[in-house]
Amino acid sequence: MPEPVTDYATIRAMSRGKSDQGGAARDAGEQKVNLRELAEHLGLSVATVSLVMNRSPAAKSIPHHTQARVRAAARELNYRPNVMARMLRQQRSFTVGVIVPEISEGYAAMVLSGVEDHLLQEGYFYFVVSHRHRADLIEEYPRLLQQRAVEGLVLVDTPCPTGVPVPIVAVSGHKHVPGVTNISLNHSRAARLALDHLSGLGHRKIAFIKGQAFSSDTEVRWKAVRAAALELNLSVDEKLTVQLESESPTPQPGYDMTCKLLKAGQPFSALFAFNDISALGAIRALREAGRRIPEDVSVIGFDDIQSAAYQNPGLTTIRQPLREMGMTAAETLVKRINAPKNAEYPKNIVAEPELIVRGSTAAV
Amino acid sequence: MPEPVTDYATIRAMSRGKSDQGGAARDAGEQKVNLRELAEHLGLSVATVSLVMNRSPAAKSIPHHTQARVRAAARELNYRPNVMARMLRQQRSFTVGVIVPEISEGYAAMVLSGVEDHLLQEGYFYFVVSHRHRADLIEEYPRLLQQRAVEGLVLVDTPCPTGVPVPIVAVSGHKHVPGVTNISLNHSRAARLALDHLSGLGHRKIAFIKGQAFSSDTEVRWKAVRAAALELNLSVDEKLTVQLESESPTPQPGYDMTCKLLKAGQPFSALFAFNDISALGAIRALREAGRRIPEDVSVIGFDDIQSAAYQNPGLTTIRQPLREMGMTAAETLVKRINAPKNAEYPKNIVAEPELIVRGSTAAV
DNA sequence: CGCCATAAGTAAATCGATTTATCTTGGCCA
DNA sequence: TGGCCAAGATAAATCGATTTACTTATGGCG
Repeated sequence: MPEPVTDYATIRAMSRGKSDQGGAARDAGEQKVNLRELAEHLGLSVATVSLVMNRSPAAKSIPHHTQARVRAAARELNYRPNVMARMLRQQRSFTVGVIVPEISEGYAAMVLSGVEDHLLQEGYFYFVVSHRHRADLIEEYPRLLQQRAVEGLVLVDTPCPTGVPVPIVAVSGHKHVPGVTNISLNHSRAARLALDHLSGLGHRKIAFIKGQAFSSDTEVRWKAVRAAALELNLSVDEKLTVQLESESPTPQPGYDMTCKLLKAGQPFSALFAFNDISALGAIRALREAGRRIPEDVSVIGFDDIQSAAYQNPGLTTIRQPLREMGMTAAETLVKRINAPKNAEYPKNIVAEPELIVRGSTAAV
Repeated sequence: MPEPVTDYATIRAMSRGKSDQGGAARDAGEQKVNLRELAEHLGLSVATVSLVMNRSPAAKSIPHHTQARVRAAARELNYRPNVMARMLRQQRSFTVGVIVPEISEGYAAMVLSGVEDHLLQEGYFYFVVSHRHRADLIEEYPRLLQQRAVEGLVLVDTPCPTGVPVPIVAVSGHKHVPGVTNISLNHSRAARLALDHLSGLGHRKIAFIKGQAFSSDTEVRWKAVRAAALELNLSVDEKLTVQLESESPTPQPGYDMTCKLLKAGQPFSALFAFNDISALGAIRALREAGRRIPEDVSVIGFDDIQSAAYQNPGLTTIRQPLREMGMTAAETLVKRINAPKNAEYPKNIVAEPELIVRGSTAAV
């Protein structure tokens, strides 16, 4: 890669400021009022007030005019129920945990965005943790979150923990694990879309970049690619196949593997990358080797991350509906949380990919 | 923009799977054991066990051998204190809230990554919410988080709420608000770095893309740019200045404004964009107009988001140490949370930018 | 011997809301 | 007049840990 950041003197400069004085000016005026105080103010018991505030069915015997009085006072005194107390009593936290490999990477961030959308609507909040592929963290975080009383877990491209007593929804999970709902892409269709496209453009010699071994999509997708190639009568050449290795979330691994591919010397007119990030690395490697995109080599990526559309040329890719997958994950999780203990639940939900044709692919 | 995603039939396809049976197979064996049960098991009182487990100074009179017995039993029974109960009693949640404009955008995600790093180390978790520039959400989320008992707030490029009784740290905040620590970039230096670079390459006619009005960095940075230009004896031409308008987190606004710039017909040899995202849009617009980068026009961005390094050519930019800023935000917030109520606190912490030279700038 | 200090530990209040079982009052009917 | 019901509300238990203020032995010391 021509411009690794480390080639520059990247001083991690972070001058701690001159802390120009200080002073606690925060008070906000509105000091907390609790249920007891509100009840006293009203001359009622806490029980009554609580029933009214929660619109409990048991409050039906409380006359409308009293209810109105209670609500007015609550508004006036700015009463906010203490979540911690309510959680403790109800044994519910209205919180779920989300485990991702790395939050600053487009894939996870897109899914999170969908998850958030739905969860907040339903009155849930979520904790995010990123394990950065460290085995100990992958092991520890589910426990840690459980201790934090999360009512469910969303896993994004993360192996399933065992022995977690809350519902789990795994985005791009494939293993059938009891208690887990998998949300996965229709990889057969995805592979078919990509290879149909390349094959339709006349490409026969296609190189492949497989995903890292730790990525849960790698194996399934690779199988789908081979099946699709078979159907389309395309050969999958061992010598045109490389596998990502480093766990860096940058295009670097894609760059490295494409260099390796080029060094091998086997000719190819198209390249199908495991994801957009590695496709970017591949494009760079190809350019450095003097190949033009798409005139000499067509490149197709996977995921359709935001920056795919803004490359030069725009990156042709297989889009995963990540935001929607996140929303579905959240929706499914909330449903499962609120379902009776032994209810049935979906084991697998399939999302459909789309081919997004941009400028990085062209006819042979 | 040549390839807006909406030009394609983007079917939001998301087939809900055939829910292949279900069945609650989760049980995990390890049912919860609480303090009382643990104490009973040990033949001790809950008080004793609690003191031991918390390594409270009051436990100094409890002999080592008893302590060991308690801890062994806790491990054996897999005792986990109930956070909700502990929170309620201690009136502490060990949770902070993070408010960002949009989580799926590189800027916020980088900051979050730093925030997470430090917070988890300190035993805190965090809730994230993204307001997507909706005024009602900007207003509501701080309250919502407060109700969730967060002990502090990190704001990322988000206006400060008033009347929040917890410490706040604002990343790229500039207003002096009581109770708030701002973490901001040294914009003077940033502007100076960029203009020095361009000027050093011989550029005199420089176009500028200002940030959206809602971005908290816009004004400060623009002032810094003009000051630096003055020092360097560069003119800032009104006709070469445009301002981003749309709130889309894509390069689209940058593309649009660059088109406008080109239409105006005023010649320029370099362009300084408000951020990397808009720089990408600008590059595309310039290319479509037949200008080569960097031969005809040098482009410099701001932020150094991940994909900046992987553009073609690589994007020259002013790097903000976003991860570090996130870490500092978390560190400062935790310190403030644990400081005595009326303690002093830093009002402003300054981060230092760096010039990252890549291929998008060249001599005239 | 008497008294205090220390060791070892415990009882009970507390955090704030939820919720079930219970209580009082008045009205109505037989 | 007694009995019963409904309306209107409440007392008290509960969730599970923390923490202060106590209790009871035991040993040491003057």
